[in-house]
Amino acid sequence: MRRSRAFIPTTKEVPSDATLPSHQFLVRGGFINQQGAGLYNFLPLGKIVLEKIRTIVKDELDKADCNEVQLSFVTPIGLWNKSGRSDTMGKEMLRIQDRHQNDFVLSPTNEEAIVELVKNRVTSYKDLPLNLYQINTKFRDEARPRYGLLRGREFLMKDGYSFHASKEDMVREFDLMEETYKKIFTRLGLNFRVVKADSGSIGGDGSKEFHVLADSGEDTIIICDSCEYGANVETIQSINEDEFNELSYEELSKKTIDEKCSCGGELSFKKGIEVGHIFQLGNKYSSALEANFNDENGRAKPLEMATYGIGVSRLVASVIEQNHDESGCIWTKSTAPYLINIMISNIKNEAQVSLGEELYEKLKDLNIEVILDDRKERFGFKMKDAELIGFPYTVIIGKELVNGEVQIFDRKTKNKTSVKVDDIYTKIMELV
RNA sequence: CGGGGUGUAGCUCAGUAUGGUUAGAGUACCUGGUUUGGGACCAGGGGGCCGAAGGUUCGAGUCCUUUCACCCCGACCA
Repeated sequence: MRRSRAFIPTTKEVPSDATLPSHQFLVRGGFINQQGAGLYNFLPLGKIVLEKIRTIVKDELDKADCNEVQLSFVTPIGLWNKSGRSDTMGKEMLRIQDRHQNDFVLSPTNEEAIVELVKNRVTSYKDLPLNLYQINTKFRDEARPRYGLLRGREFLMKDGYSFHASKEDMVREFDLMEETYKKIFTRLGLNFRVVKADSGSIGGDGSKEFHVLADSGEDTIIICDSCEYGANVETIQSINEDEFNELSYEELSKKTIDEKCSCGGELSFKKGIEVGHIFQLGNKYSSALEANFNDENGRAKPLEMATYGIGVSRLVASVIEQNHDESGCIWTKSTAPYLINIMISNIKNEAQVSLGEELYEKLKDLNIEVILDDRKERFGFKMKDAELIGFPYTVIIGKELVNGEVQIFDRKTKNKTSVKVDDIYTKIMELV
């Protein structure tokens, strides 16, 4: 992409209604803009990041034999009456009427719909196990949407559902999904923890949350410094939750818990953003909606189920909450909208232009995600812009070209490395 | 859903206590020129039903009523 042809409306001014770094930088960098309370448009850069995350999620799920589907976003109210959630979820479900005054709901989640889908289609133990998922828009009419993409009303979420002939097999799949989620968040380049969550009436290890560690996280979690143990403070009855909610991130990090972890390590508190949740459902919905299968003896049993969620649009903001500085976004390699930004320092300098164009064409041919900053702007303006947006690397073609050199600017470290013009390609190939 | 606050240029905001020329600034944008390694400078220019509706008045951004929207704190939640 040529920057001169791109729609990337960046601004120097901070939008008045944005309080978190991710919200401010995503708006200032031209990734998103607000359409209404909890409603966001994704502009070209935001859309690219969203799609990159979606692709990684899909790739890992498909490798684990999950089947992608797409359920209708608008659902008849009858679906929700059967499970009782039209009452229990209350006003969080946005209800609409069609021209015949029939009531509908914009899907906040899809347990009912997915059970209706497999009911009477999955009828034998031979059809099991089965794991279906979708990456689709959800709508939850939050009492108070806030924090930009972290708590919108309309958001992109991956929701998955697995069906099994036995609890043992459901637990096996649950564990597989935990491993799959770890692969996903690792590929995204995130520092995260898996924690025990409040599993409500199910109990046991029936519910686990995946938290991206970040100052602005809404949840307080306890983690061990030497093993993988983690828990949401909501699950620990001896902890005074209110006390920890008032502490800053730094104060919280220093505070350790009196008891040691069972592995002997130190336990400490961190703030986390919940980006994933896996939950053993059992037969709650399959019983309510009478979704049965026949076992080896020909007896009808309700399907054993588990459900799995990943907040895809929330992840866009989470990457920035965890990776930013005073200048703007610092995307991880796998989430960056473009990996290489080629900056022509002075567009009136023919030598700079021709080298920039040549490099741009060559990298495009190699399928490297590259953008060429060919705008008629000054050096400082383009640098600030590149830092705000957060391209991992910017190749600066500028005043050192007369000495046969260009610089490679590393967004994360802000270091500039001089490279001989002849060595640019090999150097870039080392980076990507 | 309780409490608080804000709606004026694309954006950030003055102006409203005490009604009175043609509604302002910065920034962004357009034109010309000078610049070209950290959001540069000079000159000129365009851009507004002052959130909406009703009312009071000779006259309303400003006063009254109604309404809508958005933000913050709390409760709730991926």
